Parts: sequence; structure tokens; C-alpha cells
Amino acid sequence: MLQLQYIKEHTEEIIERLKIKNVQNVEERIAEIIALDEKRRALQQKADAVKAEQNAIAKEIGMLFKQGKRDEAEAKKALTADLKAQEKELDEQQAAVDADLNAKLISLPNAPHITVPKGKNEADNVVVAEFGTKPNLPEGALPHWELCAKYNIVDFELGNKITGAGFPVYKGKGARLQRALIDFFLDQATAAGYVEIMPPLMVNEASGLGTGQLPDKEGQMYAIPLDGFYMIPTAEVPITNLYRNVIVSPDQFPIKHAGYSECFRREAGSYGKDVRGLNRLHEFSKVEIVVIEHPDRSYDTLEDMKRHVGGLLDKLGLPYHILKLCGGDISFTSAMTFDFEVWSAAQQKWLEVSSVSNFETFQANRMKLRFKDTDGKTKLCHTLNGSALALPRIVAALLENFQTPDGIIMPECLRPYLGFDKID
RNA sequence: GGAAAGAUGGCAGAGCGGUCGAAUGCGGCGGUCUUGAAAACCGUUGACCUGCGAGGGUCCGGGGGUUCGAAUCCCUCUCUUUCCGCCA
Repeated sequence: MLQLQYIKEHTEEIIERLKIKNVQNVEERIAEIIALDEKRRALQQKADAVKAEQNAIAKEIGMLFKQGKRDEAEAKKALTADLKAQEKELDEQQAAVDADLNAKLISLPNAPHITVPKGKNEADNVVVAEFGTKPNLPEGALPHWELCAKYNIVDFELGNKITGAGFPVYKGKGARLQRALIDFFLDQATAAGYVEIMPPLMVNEASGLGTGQLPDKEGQMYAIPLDGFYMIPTAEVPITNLYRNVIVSPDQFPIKHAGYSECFRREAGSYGKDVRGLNRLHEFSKVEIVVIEHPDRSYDTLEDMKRHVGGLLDKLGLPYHILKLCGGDISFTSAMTFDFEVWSAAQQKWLEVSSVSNFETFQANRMKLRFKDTDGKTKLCHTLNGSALALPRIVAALLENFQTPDGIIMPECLRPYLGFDKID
């Protein structure tokens, strides 16, 4: 959530930035928050005064008992009855205002960076860079789902049988390709200074709240109500939450982690042609990179992360472009997001394979992830993350783009991991 | 699944219901000494809310209760550890 203090000190700026995200009634919502804060502080001051008085009396009684003045002590006890009633009343009022204020703050999305383009939806995203050339496919080129069947490498029917739609079974060279991609991505991340994490695939509620999946996107996660756990939708959740309630020292920056995990998403309400084959799954593999950074450097780091992701796609030889997401398409928690889309030649469309975001202090505020600054004050860190990369659509593009009449030619960089150079 | 013990500051570890936000040790930071470093010595060192400030308030796993007063007593939840059982 946004920092109350920042909202108070930069009200106009926050309103302007939230408008980029098309937040309705921003002025009113911000005004309400500021008014509630004032109310809360007034109540606290009153309550604190009452408590201070009670503490003073309790201390006096203690002294009197020590001095053996029992009667005087007993007499003083009566003085607190009224104060206790006042305290209870004030505490209740304050708790109510607090809850209201907190609910309003938490329901407010992150404010986009001032340079984020305005826009309604994905159609208004801006292509900021384009790399590689789209291949000319041979006559009779197939979409990846048909290639999967032809070479018997991904079996969607078997997945349906043992689990359900959206849970494919990888077989033979298809399985090996998954493993190779994960290894390749992790090795590349390690070489770039990211420390590898292998996280749990289930998290508790506090973690879901920390990174912002809860409470607003609850329906997107698979839940295990019996144990109070959620299947992770991305490794971002466990990895970022490693630092929940942590105060780091500035010399640790940047804290860089990479982790492979299976990702579980209910994808409620998304059906149709976009979900064909590997395009959209309920379970998929992904290597995620997460960075915790000093606020002054987080946008430089965002560029570093983009370079890393771009480097992976370069090595794989896939044509891709980078989109700067507009206010209408950017996520609830993000201040700035770049999407990487690869060209899937047989489907003739762009597939999102990575989303790299700076959350500024939005997650850190919920998580209480702070650092001790050189001025001795504790301040909120910035958190960033990105996919590097999500496997299924990479596989789709590899299969489609590199198909030949003799089989699918694997990129050079994967061959040491694969042990073969062609799927046939 | 059964039984027991426990949860205190960055860590370790004390804490008769009344100057306990909390002894002590380690670690961290500053200083003295030193050519430099180590050692030694001295000092300092939790977080949060609130107030211009002086100050006030909250926090000893979470929640509730008893009391004039709770880290200390009671209830409850969660978690951890150990033993047994089961088991990759």
C-alpha cells in the first residue's frame, strides 16, 4: 500500500499519478484518507493523555505500598475507574477509525510512475523496443500444439485425465526441454549475480498479503483451506516474503535472488482461443528474479533486469519486443511495468513471456521491509521482480519458429543442457 | 497421529505482579591507545505511533481476561523444539 506520510506530503502528485491508472474518485478517496488520519491522531492524543494519567496513578500506588501507606494506596484506586472507562471508549473509537483508514489505504492501488503512459487497456501499451526478425515459416508449418502431438513431447489429453485442463504432461524430449530451460535460465541468473532460491510452493496468508495477491486477487490462487495455505502463483511470493519484517542494512543492496518454481493460477474466467495449447495454463514452470533495492537506484535496477531478460531471449534467438504498460494495463501493485513478448510464428501473434516491474515501496510497506539509512532512520526499500523466464510460451515460440520439415532445431545455448540438437 | 517443553531486543540468555523497554554476554557503531591492525579500556546501540519541542503512548509470539499496576497470573490461538509412531 501507499505510504500515508507520502500521500500527506505529496497529495497533488499522488492524485495525478493515480489518475494515470484511471482510479475513480481519486480526490475524494485521498481526502477521506487524510481526514481519517487527522481523526485518528486526535483520538490517539486524547487516549494517550488518559493512559499517561493512569500510569502515573498506578506508579504512585506502587510507591505508597512500598512505604507501607496501605490506606492512602487503597484510596487512590478509586481514581482510575473513570479513566478506565474513558480509555476503553477512546480505544474503541480509535480502533474503528484505524480499521477504516487501513481498509481505504489497502484498497488503493500503487501510484504509477509519472512517466507511465495513460491508457485504457492493453491496446494502449507502448512498444519501446523491438529485437530480432520474424522467421518465414516453411509451407505447412504447424502451431505448437500440433507439433507437440506430432513429436509426442507435450500431452494435453493425459493432463486432462490425471488432473484437468491446463495441466499438461511433458514427455521425452519435451520433458527434457523443460529441465534444460530451467537450468539455462538459472545458470544465466547466477552468472548475473542473482542468488538462487528454491522456495516452498505453498505459502501462508501473511505472505499472500505481503506481496499483494491477497486480499484483492484471492480468486486467482489455489487455496488449501484445511491448512490455511495457498499454492504460489509465482516464486515472487515466497522469495520476496523472505524479507517480510526485515530491516536490512544499506550495504546489502542490491539484494538479488532468482528462483525456479512451478506456478499455479486458477485463471478464472479466461477461456477461448487464447488458452489453446501452451498459451495459458493452470500450472507452469517459471524462473523469477527478485531484487530488493535502495529507493534511489530502483529504476536503474529495473533497466538492469530488462537487459537480463532481453539477453536470455537474444541467446534463444527469439524475436521479441518490449512494451511499456499503460496505466490501464499495469497491475494493482506496480509503479512501472515492462512486458516482453515473443513472436510465435505459426500462431502469428505475440506471447507475453516476461513482466518486469518496480513496485517501489508498495510491497515493502505491506511487508515492513525496511533499511536503516545513513541518517539513522529506517525507511522502506523498493522491491522489483521479473520473469526470467516463463517456460510454456517460450516453448511454444521455440517449437513454432524453429520448425523445419526435418524437425525442430534447438538453439545453440540449450544444446549442452539438452543432450540433443533437434526434436524429431 | 500420541506425549512433553518452550516462544523475551541482531544473536545468546536472565527476569519475586510495582522506576523493566527489560540484567548480562556476544555482535554492531563511536572513541582512547597504536605507524596500522589486533587486544585492552571508555562510551553507545530495538521498533512503532504522536507532539514544533519538552514529552507522552504502544510493543517481551497473536488475541482475550484478572489487577490501581502484567514480560511476570489465567484462558485461548499459532508456531517451534524434543521423544514416540508413520514415512520420501
